[in-house]
Amino acid sequence: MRVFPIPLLSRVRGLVRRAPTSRMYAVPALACTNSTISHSEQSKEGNFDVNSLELNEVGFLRVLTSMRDDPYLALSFLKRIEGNGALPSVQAYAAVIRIVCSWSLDEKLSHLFVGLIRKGDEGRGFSVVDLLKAVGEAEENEKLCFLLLSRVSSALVKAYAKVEMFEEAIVLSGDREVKEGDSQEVEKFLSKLLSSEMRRHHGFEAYILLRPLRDANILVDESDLAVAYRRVIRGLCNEMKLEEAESALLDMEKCVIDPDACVYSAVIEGHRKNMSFSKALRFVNDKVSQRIINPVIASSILQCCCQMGKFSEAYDQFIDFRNRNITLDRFCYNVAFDALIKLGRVDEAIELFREMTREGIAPDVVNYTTLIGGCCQQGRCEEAIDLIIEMENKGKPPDIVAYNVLAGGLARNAENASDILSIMEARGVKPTSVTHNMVIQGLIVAGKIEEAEALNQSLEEHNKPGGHVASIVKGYCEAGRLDEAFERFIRIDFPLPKNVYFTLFTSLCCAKDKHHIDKAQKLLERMWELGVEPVKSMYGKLIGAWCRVGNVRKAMRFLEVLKSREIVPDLFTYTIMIKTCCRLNELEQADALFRDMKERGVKPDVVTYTVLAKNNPKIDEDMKACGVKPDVFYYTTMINTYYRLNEEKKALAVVQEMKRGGIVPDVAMYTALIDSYYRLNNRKIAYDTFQEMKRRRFCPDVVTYTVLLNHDPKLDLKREMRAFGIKRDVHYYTVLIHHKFKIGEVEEAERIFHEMFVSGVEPDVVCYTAIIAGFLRNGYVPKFNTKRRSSRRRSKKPIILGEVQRSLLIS
DNA sequence: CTAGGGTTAG
Repeated sequence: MRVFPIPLLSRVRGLVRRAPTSRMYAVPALACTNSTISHSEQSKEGNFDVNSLELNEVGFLRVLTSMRDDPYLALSFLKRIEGNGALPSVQAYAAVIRIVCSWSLDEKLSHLFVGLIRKGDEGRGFSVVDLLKAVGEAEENEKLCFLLLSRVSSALVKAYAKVEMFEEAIVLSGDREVKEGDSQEVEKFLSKLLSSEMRRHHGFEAYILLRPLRDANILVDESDLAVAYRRVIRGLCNEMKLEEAESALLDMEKCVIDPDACVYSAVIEGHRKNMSFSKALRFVNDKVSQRIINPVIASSILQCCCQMGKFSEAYDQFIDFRNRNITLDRFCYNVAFDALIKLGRVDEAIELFREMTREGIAPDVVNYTTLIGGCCQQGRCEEAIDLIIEMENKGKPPDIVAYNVLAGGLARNAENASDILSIMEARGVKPTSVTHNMVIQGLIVAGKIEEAEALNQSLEEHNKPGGHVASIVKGYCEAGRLDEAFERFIRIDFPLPKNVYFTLFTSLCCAKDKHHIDKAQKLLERMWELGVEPVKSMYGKLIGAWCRVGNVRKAMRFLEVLKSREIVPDLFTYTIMIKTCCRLNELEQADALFRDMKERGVKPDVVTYTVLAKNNPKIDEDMKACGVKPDVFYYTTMINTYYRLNEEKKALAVVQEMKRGGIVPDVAMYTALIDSYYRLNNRKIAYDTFQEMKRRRFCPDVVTYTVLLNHDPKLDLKREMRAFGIKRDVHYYTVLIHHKFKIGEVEEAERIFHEMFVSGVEPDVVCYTAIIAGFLRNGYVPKFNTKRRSSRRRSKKPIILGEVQRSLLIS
């Protein structure tokens, strides 16, 4: 039996309500107190009072500390205080935990945590993380602290797991023994931790728990830790917290636990779903050993390629997998056929499909459907129908999707699709509105307007009115018949689904002609009339479209309309407006917009400042004052601007500032610097900079070489460009042609012009101007074969020549 | 409904 210093104990005696429950570890001094004090009596006595407990915190902790040799006593003491309904402080719990821990009473510790977890943050008045921190803080020795926290974490893991079990036990009405196994508990705990409702709260705890566990090798065995990590990583991936997932993966590797294929594929798929395809592929390159690649990972890789639009790379990759005898399943094959189809190589797609079958992989309905779509796309409708028949024969009856693809495909190829509809009915697959939509849209694309309208009419009687107008409009858009799409659309006096507006609107905004943009605006106004709230991005798109065609006045007028409707344009919209004003040298206008956006609470970001810095490097002060951080793009502009203004010193100061800020230059920055040095006649420095960028493993791009060629045409960079795989573009050719004319090599200039043509690079106004000027300079009268280009482009030609003539007159 | 920024040419 222990003796307590009486003065300290008297401070807490009022907290005790009941006699001790544990006979073995009874506390005499506490046991003899009155166990039936009511709340009012306590208050009268002044003994029980939460405030007085707070005041007595120090003493209270000293009592606990004095119990450090008797963990059971400390526990029952704590329990009694809790039993009273008081809220012991986080420090009090931490003190008890340290005592229990130092006696290695893991079970007791877990039990204590179970109680704490059930109370919840509210009931406790502090979070579990706070508690862990408090436990750790008291131990100054780092190593001991780690061990302590490891043990505590381990107990906490078990406690969480037990709480889970408890809930489950209730659900199962107790008729089944809950199996007690650590690994299951841990797994359950972690999966719960990472489940969405708890994630905000416990995601961090998962880390606090996992790290010390790993470092002290506390978890019962490797497989538990592996399971825990896999859970964490997969959970994080599901929540799209990929950076955290990757850092957990690094941790895992440090523990020398091999992540399995599931972990890798979770990360890859996470990136892919996030549309970060190149990140996904880089991850594969950096982390995933080739031998671990399974069909799941392989199909993710292939799909990433396809989603990036790199179909031929996807197919090559597939072939590579196959050559390396990596197991491929029907998902992988499906992506591969699809890639071939997108490349228009339908024959090869069909061959691959047959190969898959020979390999013993039975095609599923999806595989067939992909191929049917491919056949239809190439106008090979009979083969598509043959595939449907094959499906039936092979006992894989086509589903609604397969039929829809076929029906839509037939309609698109001006084949009779209505037969398919009746075949579907006969096979017991009822056409849905999706089927009708696909057929109607297909008919429009095929130019069968009347037929589409007739089908729509006949369906309208059964369905809601105008049900398929959306497909008609989309069909027109797809066929590039924007005016007809608009005419058909504007007749409709009831709201359509938003995506129809969006499709038409986007097509109209992307068009070259101004009258299409006018129509896009009318469409927006029509939405307002019909009470359909446009998606916010549409406003910015429209303004962007007006800016693109250089009609700032229209853009400004629309901005006024928005103002009258109390719609605040967003950051993008303002930035694009300001950029256009700057481009057209309407600097006051740009400034007015800049002030307006600030007044209306739209905070400019580094992009906005970059746009402004092109004309006004002084904006820098304002940017810094607003706390906006510069980046490489911004610095490139600044440096360029200063060099243009012949303020070399200021430009160099910016370079210094950038270095201090730890901003790493990139290719464009180096290129800008090289160009600037040449302009200032620092030829040596310019060339040295070029060498330096290569030394630092920045691969020069076509712009860099254009700059070099422009300033130093004697440099022979052909081989280097080829080695880097850099393709010449219009700018590069223009400079090259210009140079050849200049040194009188007219034939060479012509040869290069021809080369440009055959390599599919389109000359533009500047290029033509250089050529015409070159010919004139060398005493030739230029002759152009206007028949050379395809009929579709012919309409553009007079415009270009007109502009060339104009610019020649100017120069 | 990923819309906006930097470097190059006559």
